[in-house]
Amino acid sequence: MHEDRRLEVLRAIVEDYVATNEPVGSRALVERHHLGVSPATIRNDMAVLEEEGYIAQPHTSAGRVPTELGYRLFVDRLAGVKPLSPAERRAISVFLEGAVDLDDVIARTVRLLAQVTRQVAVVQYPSLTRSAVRHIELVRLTPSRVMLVVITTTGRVEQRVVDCPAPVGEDLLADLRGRVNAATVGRRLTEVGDQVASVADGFAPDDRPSVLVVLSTLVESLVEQSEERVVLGGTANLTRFGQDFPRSVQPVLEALEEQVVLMRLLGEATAPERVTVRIGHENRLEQLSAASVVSVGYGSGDEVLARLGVVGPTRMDYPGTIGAVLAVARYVGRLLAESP
Amino acid sequence: MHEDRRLEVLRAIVEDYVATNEPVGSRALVERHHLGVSPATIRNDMAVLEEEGYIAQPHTSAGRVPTELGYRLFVDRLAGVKPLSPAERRAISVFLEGAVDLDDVIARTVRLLAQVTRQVAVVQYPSLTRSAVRHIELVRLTPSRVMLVVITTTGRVEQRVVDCPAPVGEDLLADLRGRVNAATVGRRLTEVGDQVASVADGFAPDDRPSVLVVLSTLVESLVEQSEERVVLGGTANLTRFGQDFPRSVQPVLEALEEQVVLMRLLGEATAPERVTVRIGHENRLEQLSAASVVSVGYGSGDEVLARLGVVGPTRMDYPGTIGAVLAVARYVGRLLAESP
DNA sequence: CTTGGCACTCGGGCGCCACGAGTGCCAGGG
DNA sequence: CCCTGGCACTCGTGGCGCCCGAGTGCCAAG
Repeated sequence: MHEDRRLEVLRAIVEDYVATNEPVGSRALVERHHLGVSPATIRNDMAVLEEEGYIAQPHTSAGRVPTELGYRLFVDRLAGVKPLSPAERRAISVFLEGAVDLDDVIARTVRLLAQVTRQVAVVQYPSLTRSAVRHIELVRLTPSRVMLVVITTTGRVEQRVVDCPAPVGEDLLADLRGRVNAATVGRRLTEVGDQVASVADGFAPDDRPSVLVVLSTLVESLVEQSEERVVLGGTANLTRFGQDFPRSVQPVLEALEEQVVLMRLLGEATAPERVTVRIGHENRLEQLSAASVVSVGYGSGDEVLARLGVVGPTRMDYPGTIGAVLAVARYVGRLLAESP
Repeated sequence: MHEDRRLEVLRAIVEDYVATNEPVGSRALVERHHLGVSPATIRNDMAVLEEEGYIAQPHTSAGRVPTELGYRLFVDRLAGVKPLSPAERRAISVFLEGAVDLDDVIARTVRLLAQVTRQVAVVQYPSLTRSAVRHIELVRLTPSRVMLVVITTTGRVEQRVVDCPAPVGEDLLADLRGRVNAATVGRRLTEVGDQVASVADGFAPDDRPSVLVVLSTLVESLVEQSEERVVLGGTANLTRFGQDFPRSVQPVLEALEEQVVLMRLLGEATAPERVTVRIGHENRLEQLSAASVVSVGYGSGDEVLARLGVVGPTRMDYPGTIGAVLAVARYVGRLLAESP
């Protein structure tokens, strides 16, 4: 069967086009890859590939360029995962090792990912809904003002200031602190809502209003804050692809600055180590129809806490990018599992 | 004197060039601004301005363009502060009002500033060195592991995990918590170092090692974390100026992604409400030699806590930008003064 | 000091042409 | 049945030469 050779031709076209950014012709192809046939034969194969929609020619007398369908076939059946070089691995560990807290881990990760892939990196904060309460602290700022600090098992710290209807004494606060912690520590944030509701029962009627305000703020902050945060880095790399984006890079950058867009971009959670690749129009957004997204979940152990990935032009080194994204995700996962 | 008219000509050149992005000639000048003289006269004035270094012509037969010196003179002597429109003011208050915590305030501010000025916005977190300790919390994670949480008067929360050489009991921790808070609450972070040193004296010799580790981590985190954080937004706006940056926007973006660069960019603290404008080579960085930075300090009351500003092409609407930066800084300052 | 006139300079846009890369098709050979 | 060399055709790209117009500097007159 010559099905095999046709796929080989497609692979060669993708690789050459990614490397050179120029339409690739039949002659160049036989020269650079040692397929043992003549240009004319390749031309026939190309004609078939074009008919099937995997490649296209920009102008009548130009070489071929992969279509989105072509890239899709390439990543599904032809591309492997290019492992990182030892130097890159070392760079990852050195760079991430120095992080002091969660914010720092995320900030370093996004810079690292951008640097290694030379593309735009996107990293989502570990999901609060999947993590558990490690400690809840109540601090009296003024007699009727209380600051609420929630510390999670993933090392994230959330804070809120609460205005109480009546002054709150230190004794009451200590009592409340004890009960709230007893009711919540070790529990997942998603289950905490129900647990907290009954805490108010144990208090004197006079204190109820204040207690209720604190508790409701607590629940609200746990629920609301589970709206995930996303950070972005390496946008400078976008400009390297100037002409890869037909309508300039501006709409792409604009889209990337929308938090909501970023969230959707990374996609739904999948099994760990399962890399998702979205090519061109596969991301629903018009502005990103010339871009591809490579993303993967990360977390400690089997649990996927959040996702990270990169955004680049459709014409992208998929094996290399997939390898880098995967490696960084593994490393961050390990780091989060051991540290805080 | 015709000194006056020459300045008027410079103003007109700057305004027209900012508006059109094209070298402005003598004829166009007399048409658009009603200077009551002929093009030939303007040409003479232009010749003088060119000799003095305020304007230049890109090619022999082209109109004039302001030089950095020209912009400098414009900003110093000709430009006022363009007040914002009521709609813009309303937008600012609505947008910032919804913030729930410090991170949120900063994130919203940077987006707002980018949107209003349509340029790249830079906002520095309120300086820790200038703020004071509101509360220090110690949480036992495991028998020998303690989490340290510092809450400052500016609403910032810093956290560290400490590994102690020996198990730490709840009693010891409570004792330590009390003493540390007594020694630090209300004091500026910069003075705290000395105060903390003597806290260890009050403990039993057996406990000393653990106490010392906690205290040293505390001091370290207070000192180290006073290295300020800076956030960036609106980079999409950079691409609007494509040809304003000779060597493409890439080096500019790269420079802006360096935290250290950003820090220096905003410059030293100045009196409140005092806007700093750095034009082209006035920022020391080669990569930003085609950019201007407009920045100002913000804070509560007379105290300047940090700075914010925007980065754009030298060819920039200075009065409008200065107005916007100032307005946002005032608003954020007020917000920080009342809220946490 | 201002003004109109005038000669001069150049950069940018347009049309033209030739080159060359690349293709599709076809007829012949293994 | 598939591969191959040959050949005619297409078209995008780059170089060249040309002209036009905007803008200037200078000068002599008001």
